[in-house]
Amino acid sequence: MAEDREPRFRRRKTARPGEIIAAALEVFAERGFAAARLADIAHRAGVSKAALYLYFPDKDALFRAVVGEAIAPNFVELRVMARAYEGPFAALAPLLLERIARAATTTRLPAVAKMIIGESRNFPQLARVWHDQIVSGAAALVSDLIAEAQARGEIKPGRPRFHAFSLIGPMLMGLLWRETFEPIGAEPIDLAALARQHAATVLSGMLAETGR
Amino acid sequence: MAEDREPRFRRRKTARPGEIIAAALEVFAERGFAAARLADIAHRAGVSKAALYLYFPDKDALFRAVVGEAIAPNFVELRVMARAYEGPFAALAPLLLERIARAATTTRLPAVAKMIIGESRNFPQLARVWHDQIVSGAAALVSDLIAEAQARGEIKPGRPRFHAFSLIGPMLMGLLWRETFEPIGAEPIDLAALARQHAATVLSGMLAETGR
Amino acid sequence: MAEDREPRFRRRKTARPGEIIAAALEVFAERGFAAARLADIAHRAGVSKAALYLYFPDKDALFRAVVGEAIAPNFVELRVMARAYEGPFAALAPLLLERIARAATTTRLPAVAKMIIGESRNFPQLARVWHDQIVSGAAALVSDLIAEAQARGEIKPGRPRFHAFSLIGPMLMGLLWRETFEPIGAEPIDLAALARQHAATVLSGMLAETGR
Amino acid sequence: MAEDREPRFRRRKTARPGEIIAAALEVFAERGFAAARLADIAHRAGVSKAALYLYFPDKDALFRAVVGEAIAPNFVELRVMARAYEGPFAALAPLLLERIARAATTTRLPAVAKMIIGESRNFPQLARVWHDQIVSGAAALVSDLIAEAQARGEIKPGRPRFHAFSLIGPMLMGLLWRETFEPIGAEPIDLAALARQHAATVLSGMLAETGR
DNA sequence: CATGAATGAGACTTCATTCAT
DNA sequence: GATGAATGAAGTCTCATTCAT
Repeated sequence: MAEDREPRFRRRKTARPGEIIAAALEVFAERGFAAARLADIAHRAGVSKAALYLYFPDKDALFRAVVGEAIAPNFVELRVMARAYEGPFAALAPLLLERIARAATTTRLPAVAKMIIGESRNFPQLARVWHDQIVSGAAALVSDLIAEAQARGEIKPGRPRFHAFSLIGPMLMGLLWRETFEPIGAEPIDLAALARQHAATVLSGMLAETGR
Repeated sequence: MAEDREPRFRRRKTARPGEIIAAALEVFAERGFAAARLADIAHRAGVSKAALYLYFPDKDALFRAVVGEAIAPNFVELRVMARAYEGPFAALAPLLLERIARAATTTRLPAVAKMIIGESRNFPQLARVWHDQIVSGAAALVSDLIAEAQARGEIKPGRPRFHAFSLIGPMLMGLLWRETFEPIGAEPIDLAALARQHAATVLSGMLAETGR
Repeated sequence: MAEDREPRFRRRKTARPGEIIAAALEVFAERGFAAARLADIAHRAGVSKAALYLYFPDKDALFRAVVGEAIAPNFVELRVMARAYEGPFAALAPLLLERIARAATTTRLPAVAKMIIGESRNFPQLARVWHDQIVSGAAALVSDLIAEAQARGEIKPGRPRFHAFSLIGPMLMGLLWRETFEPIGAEPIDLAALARQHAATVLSGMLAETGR
Repeated sequence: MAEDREPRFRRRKTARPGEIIAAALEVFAERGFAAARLADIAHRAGVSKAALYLYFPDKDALFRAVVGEAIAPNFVELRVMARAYEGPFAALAPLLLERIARAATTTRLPAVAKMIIGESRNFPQLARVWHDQIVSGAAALVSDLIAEAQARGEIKPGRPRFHAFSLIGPMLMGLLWRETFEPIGAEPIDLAALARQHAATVLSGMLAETGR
């Protein structure tokens, strides 16, 4: 998605928008939209402030580009993986959660999630894009997987959407915890371990077998 | 919160800080810290910009006051409720989740959660206060309840902290969903229903009895 | 000049304007007119800001009152002393300089001089009052004393006004030095000693007798 | 200082700081630090308020720059001149005083002196710089010249520092008089004439030969 | 293509001054 | 007479955005 600058002059200018987006992602993630300064972004990208305007008409557009470029790929990948899977839900769920845990560590997913949550009110159109293209897609994907598992008799009845929340919510919480409290010195969360334990819990329940 | 009509011209100073905090909560929740304008807060509180400075030394202090005043009470209440409870964890858990669902509807808890998540990087000291006084307290409370239930043999082994994430995470996700996507027209989430279904799921698991 | 409040209610209110002027003198002397805050003055005088307006219509008037009240008396006294003197100029001059040195130590004369110098451009009418009522009076007094001494043959020819500068200038310089540089730790000036040495110098000259 | 016409629109950045400092000197000299408005300075320099911040981080820094740039050169020149001089003190003194008189007419020295005096309390670090780099240097220079003359037997005993006050004080007084009272219509002082008469007076004394 | 320089608009904050009590 | 409370006006400073080069 960075292959959109025509290379008429053969420099490495092609990389510029990507570098700017990467820099902007960092700054927006650190400060939020309003508090982020274009000067910082330009400095971090190694270009002048004015150069930003060669690629993006204004700050809003840059923010939109950041959110779009930085995240969508993750979900595309997720979808492909999930759809390619053949096998019982009980085996897929741990894989899904572990994938989220890995994405949280290797990508800026947590930072972007924070940005979406924090700035959605100031960027309704952005929240809409996100909802329509990413979140509702992901939610629908998981819900569908669950509904299909229900149809196969693997999973108890219940609204698939809520089941999706039961499955994903703890990972989201872990990832926001990491983003919010670890920078101030709070004890870190081992997201991979959380993924493993939660997968077991959400599939089989917390209650001990005793009373059953 | 605003159930008083102005006597004539000036009001009694006692109510002012509360009115200002209420107005500030709304504006900060809508725009985030940096994008919030003191002029808006003042206007919404029915006072001049300068009047804000009679009660709070600067914008930071006002933000801190908002977070502190608006939320802590909820958690105090929660703790009292949980500690007073006598009975099996399987009965307490639904009560807890339902309480969170209710708080999410009747208070500004979701808005404040969003603010904390969005502004923590710019207000490390605020994040610290939140962590130390509210979040880690709440997390410890739930973890302790779970650990005690494990000691009684009611709950399976596993790290109590992760079990707490399994329990609470979906509610947090639902509450952020409401705050983030409902304003743009996404389908609403029935948090009370989510609380009920998730309580059942997290206690007994999603897997159908079949395969056991 | 402080006897202008009618004492209809017999409290010690009569002292108020004087207390305010004293407080204002300190604050104006420390900060200059523009940087002085009425809040500080009120606080130092032990009254509310609003109370200031019971005695002075605005900040300008208070400043004028400070300058008028605080200084004029010194000069009146000086004039009386000088005019009462009978004897040669060579004996009067040391007395005059020593009197200035003492006033610089026991009164806020240096501070007020600094204020006049610093704020005259912003208060032309004040500079005018000062010039007309105080400075030109004092200058004329000294000039006259010198002219009379010249008429008696005690002092060399030369413009009396310039002789007055030769006589007074070093004391002014010493007093401004004290006000300006001693607060930052510069070596202090012994004004009394300066007065003695300068009196001798200005009367008999710096040159050694050798070449005469 | 402004001998360049704008080429078309933007100017060459090199000249800007100097133009701004010149404008700031005027405004600070007229109003004092606190009462000076950045808007006035910007307007007088022919730039926007924001442009000021391209060259100086804040108002304080601009003030410091003004004081530093506007004055130090004068003293450097003075020192060179005095040190280069070979000859009796009785011949040097009139040259020194005349030089001060000329500087008072051709430079903004009096205005800056007024600023230093008026704002030293609010800018202790500025007063310190001034004292350490300019004033104490100049005072030491004159004191040293005097001490050397004393060693050669040209000048009477007495503390050189006080002799320096006797020498310089009247010129300072004249220069402050000009700055303070001439704007309001007081009779002007002829500083060159003052320099001449005072040189004679301070060297040979005011007393007529009669009584000796 | 790229940028240094510049700015208009607007934000936070301060403070002299007023007013109902 | 006195004040706590309030505010309008203004000032400093910031920053997204533009433009000539």
